[in-house]
Amino acid sequence: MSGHGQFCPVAKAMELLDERWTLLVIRELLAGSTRFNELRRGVPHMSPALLSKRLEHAGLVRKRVEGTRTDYRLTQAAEELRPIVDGLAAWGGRWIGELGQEDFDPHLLLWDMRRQIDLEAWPRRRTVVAMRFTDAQPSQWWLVCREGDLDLCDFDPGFAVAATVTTRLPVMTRIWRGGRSWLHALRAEELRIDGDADAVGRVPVWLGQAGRASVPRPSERELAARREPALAGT
Amino acid sequence: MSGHGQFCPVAKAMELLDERWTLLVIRELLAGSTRFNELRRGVPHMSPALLSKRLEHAGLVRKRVEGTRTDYRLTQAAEELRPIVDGLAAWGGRWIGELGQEDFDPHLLLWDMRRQIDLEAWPRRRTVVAMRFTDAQPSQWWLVCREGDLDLCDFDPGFAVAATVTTRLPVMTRIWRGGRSWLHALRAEELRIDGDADAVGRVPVWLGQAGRASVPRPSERELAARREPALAGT
DNA sequence: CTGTATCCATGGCGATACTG
DNA sequence: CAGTATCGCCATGGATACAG
Repeated sequence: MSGHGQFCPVAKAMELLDERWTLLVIRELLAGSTRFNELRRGVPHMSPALLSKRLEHAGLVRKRVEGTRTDYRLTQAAEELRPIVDGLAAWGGRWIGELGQEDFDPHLLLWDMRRQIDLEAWPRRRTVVAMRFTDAQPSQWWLVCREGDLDLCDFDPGFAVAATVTTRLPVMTRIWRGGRSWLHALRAEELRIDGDADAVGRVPVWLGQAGRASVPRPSERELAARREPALAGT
Repeated sequence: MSGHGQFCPVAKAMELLDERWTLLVIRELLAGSTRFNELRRGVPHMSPALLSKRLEHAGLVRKRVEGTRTDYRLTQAAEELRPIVDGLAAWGGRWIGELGQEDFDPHLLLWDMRRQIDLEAWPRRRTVVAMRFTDAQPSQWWLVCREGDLDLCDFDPGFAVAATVTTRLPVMTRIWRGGRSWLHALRAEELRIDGDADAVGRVPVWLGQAGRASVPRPSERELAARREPALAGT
């Protein structure tokens, strides 16, 4: 039997959602990706065959062929998973602090930054922020803001760079996830920002943190409680 | 690699939660079960070996040995999964209407009813409601309310029965899940209630529906939309 | 760009029996 | 009551190559 043999709605829901990768594909679609290769980029360790299979979930994803192109969109049912995915993100950010070496990936990090960075605070004129990782390849990245759009390059686009962030990939990843603040990292000299005097101070505001990073981490008190049973009668 | 190779908090959360059965065990613990065999009863198709393994998840479950007995409690981290489990229940009840033959189980149904039924509306004196399934074994069950406690028997406890519900197991299951109302089932003669005149009318109130059954089912309009992509720009 | 096809290894999990 | 122990399968999914 592949199911759980239960009428419980949680059981029925998980029969659809507990397969490996499924919820990550949904996360990508919720974030706005619609193309096959766009999805691959968001879930790079998933094989294309498997992605294709996951995209067949009728009732969750609807495929639409437009001439030579194809796009995938969430159905209403899957759209209503948004609060659950957000809840999982908040929970994961709060309680799964530890990242393994295999979780760090400059492509994914920059790709996610490009997608989520809010350009409101950026200057109107073209502005380039470079990022340099001392411990990852590719090590050089350029975020190019122009006319309300943010482009990402892994080659020098040739424009003047307003500021350069130099750090290790895990540091930048933790900052982006919200597990560490720009200020703390700067103070601890885990990170440097060089460039125009006025830009340097604004980089933390420009880049910010992931939208889902705003969940308070557990306090020391709570972290201790994690190792103990929850109090009864909550 | 067993993980997802991503720093995304959803990915990290799912590395813990997407294993088969895990969230159902958590659901049982959230519902108040603490004993190994109590958990087995709530997840009967899971092998004891696997249950034992799932109960080892440090950070989610805390084991406490008290002499010859053992009990399991959720940690604070797992307790904070409650809104997510509730959300999944609501989503599953709303969008996964169809149940397979293998999802029906009189033990699970009555066990869940005994656990969730609210005794507020019941009489103070001892009251017995019998349930008889025409298509499932065991077919006879007795719910015995006495002094604020509800007992469940699969043998005749010998007390006077106030009312007897006779129906097929899928009908009662759907009513309990909220996919069908008592009134509709009675009108369609999918279900009969016999017994004392005053008790008969109150049985639907006494038994009610599962606490998580209160999510409105999708309208016909919504069900149609499920088959179409969600509107853009929601 | 959007997938299919094929092969193969692995380990998760089911089934069953047994123990203190 | 509260688990271990053991065995073996087969489906899941990883890897790679290829195609319309």
